[in-house]
Amino acid sequence: MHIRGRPGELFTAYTADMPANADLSHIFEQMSKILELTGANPFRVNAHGKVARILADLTVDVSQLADDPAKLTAIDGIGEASAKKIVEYLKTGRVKERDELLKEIPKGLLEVMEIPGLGPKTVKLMWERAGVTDVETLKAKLNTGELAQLPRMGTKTVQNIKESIEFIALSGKRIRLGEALPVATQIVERLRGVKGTKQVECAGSLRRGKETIGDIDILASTANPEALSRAFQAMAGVVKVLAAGETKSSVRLDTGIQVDLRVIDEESFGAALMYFTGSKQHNVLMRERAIKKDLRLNEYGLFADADRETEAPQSRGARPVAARTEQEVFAALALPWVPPEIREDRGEFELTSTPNLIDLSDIKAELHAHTVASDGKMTIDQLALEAKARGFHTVAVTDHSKSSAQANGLSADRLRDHIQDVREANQRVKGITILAGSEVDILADGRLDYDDKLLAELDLVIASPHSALRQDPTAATKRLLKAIKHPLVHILGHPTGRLINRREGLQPDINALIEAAVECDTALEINANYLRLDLRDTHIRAAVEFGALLSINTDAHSPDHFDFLHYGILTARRGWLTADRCINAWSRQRLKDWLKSKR
DNA sequence: GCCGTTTTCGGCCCGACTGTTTTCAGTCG
Repeated sequence: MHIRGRPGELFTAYTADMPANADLSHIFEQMSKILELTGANPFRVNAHGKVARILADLTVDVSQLADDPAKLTAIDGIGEASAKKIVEYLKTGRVKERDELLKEIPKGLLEVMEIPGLGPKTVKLMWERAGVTDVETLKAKLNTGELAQLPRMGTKTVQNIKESIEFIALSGKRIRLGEALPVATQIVERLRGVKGTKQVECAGSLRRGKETIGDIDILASTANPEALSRAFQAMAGVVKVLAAGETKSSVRLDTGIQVDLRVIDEESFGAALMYFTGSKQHNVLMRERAIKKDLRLNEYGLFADADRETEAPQSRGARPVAARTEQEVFAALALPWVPPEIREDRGEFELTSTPNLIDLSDIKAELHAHTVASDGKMTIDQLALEAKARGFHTVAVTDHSKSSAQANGLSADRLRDHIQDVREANQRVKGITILAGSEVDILADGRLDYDDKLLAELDLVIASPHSALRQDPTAATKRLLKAIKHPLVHILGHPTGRLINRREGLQPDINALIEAAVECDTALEINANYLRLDLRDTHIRAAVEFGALLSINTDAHSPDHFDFLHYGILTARRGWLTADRCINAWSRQRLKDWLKSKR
C-alpha cells in the first residue's frame, strides 16, 4: 500500500476520519468475522480483514477514488471483488453480500466472538449445538451446565469463559500509551533485578509506540528461567495468572492490564525481539520475504531451511543464519534496520537505509506551555527553569485566550500585562529564551480570539480548537483552514481536539489542512500529551510526505508534563518525522528567524 | 479474496499454551 501523488489525489494512504472509510472498514471487518464463523476459506477471511485495515488506515477519502476502480485495485490488498463492493457501497449505501452474510448468523454471535478465548470454532459449536445466539444466552447456558455437554468443553473452559465475560465487562478498552509505558518500565526494571537475568526488553505495540496498546509484552533472557517466571507471577498487582509455561507466562494486573513474559535464549534474542515487536502484518511480510530467499524466519532466528514440511529447524538443532540481534536478521534479508515505530507495513520494506527519525535529544524548544496566568501550575520563571533544565534553548509562554473561560483564559488587557511579565522574565532568567506567546482559541467559525493588533505583539501564536468539537467535517475543515492561513499564526495546535478513548474530536479533511500548511508555512502541532497525541501518527505521515512543518509540544501545565515529550516523539517517529522538519529541533536562530517571518 | 523477477492457478506465516484429549484442536499474538 504505497502510492504517491499530490494531496487530495492518490497518495500514501494512511488513516483517516472520513466517515465512508470508517463505515466501509467496519463492513469489511464484519464480513470477515461472519465468514470466519461460517467456516469460509481462511484466506478469504483474512483478505476481508486486510481490506478493513487498509480502509481504516487510508488518509484520502475513499469516495474520491471510487470514480475509477483501477485506483482502488492499485492499492495492495484490494482486488477486483473488494473494489466492486466499495463502489457498490458508495453508490447505494449497502453491500449486498454483507446483508446476505448477516442473515446467516444471529447478530449477537459477533459479540460472543469478542470474548477472549472464544474463537470461531467454539462459537459455532455453541450456536449450532446449544443454541447460543448472544452473550446473554451464553451466560444463561454457562450457569445451567448445558454447555459442558459439548465436545472439548470441560469445567475449566466453562470457568474461563465466565471470567472472560466478567473481564470484558470491566475493562474493554485499550490502554493509553502514557498509562502503559510507566507500568511496563517498572516491570522491566524489576525483572532486571532478578538473579540470573541477562536481558529484559519491552516488545509489542508498546515498543512500536502505538497510541493505545492491548497488553504489555516483555522479553527476557536468563540463566534461571524458573526464578524469573516465579518473580514475574509474584509481582505486586498480579490478580490472575493466565498462563505459566516454560517460555511464556501471562498475568493480569489489578488495573486490568495483561502482561506477557517470554523467556528467550540469548542467542535468539534479536529474532525474538523482532518477532514479538510486530506488527503482525510487518512480521508476515518479513517471513514471506525470508521464504522468497529460501529462508525460514521464526522467533528463534532466520534459518537456511525453507522446507516447511519438516520439523522446525531450531528443534533439529540447526544453526540460524542470523538471530542474536535485530540488525543481523534485517541485514540477512537485505533490509536496513527498521525502527520499531515504523514496522507497520506502511512502506518500510522500500527503505534502502535506516531513516534518521527524530529523537528525544533533538528537541531544543518547548513552544506550548501554560503558567498560573491561565490554568497552569508554574510561574513564568518556574516554566523557564524547567525548560532550561531539560536542555532547551527556547520556551514559549502560551496561556489560554479569553474564550477558554474554564481555563481562566486571558482577556486582552491581561494578555498585554502578561506579555510585559514575560519580557521581564526573559531579562531575568539567563540561559534560555522566553517567548511571549498565546494559545489562541479558534472560534467555531474560524475567527481567532484576539484581534490582529494584539496577536502581532506576540512572538508566537498557536491557534487551537477548544470548543465546538462536534461540528461537521466540512465546517471543521473551513474553520481550521482559516486559522492555518491567518498570517499571524505560527502553529495549529492539537488540530482535531480529540481525546483518546474519550472524545472523537473534529474530523477535518486532513490533506486540505496539510496543503494549506505547506503553502502558508504554518506548522502543525503534534501535541505530546498522551491523552491527545494530536496530530496522530498517520496524519503526521501525510504531513511529512508533503513537506509540512511540524511542532512537537508537551502543552505543559506542570513541570512533570515535560515528560510527555517522549510520547510525542514516539508518535512523530511513527509518522516518519525527521528532525529537519520539526521546528522544535531547530537552532535558536533558525527558529527565531522563522517566527519573525510571520511578523 | 489476493497475488505473480520461475506462477492467471495454486499457493497463502509460525509457534506456544491450554484443556481436552490419549495425540490434538482451538486460540492467540
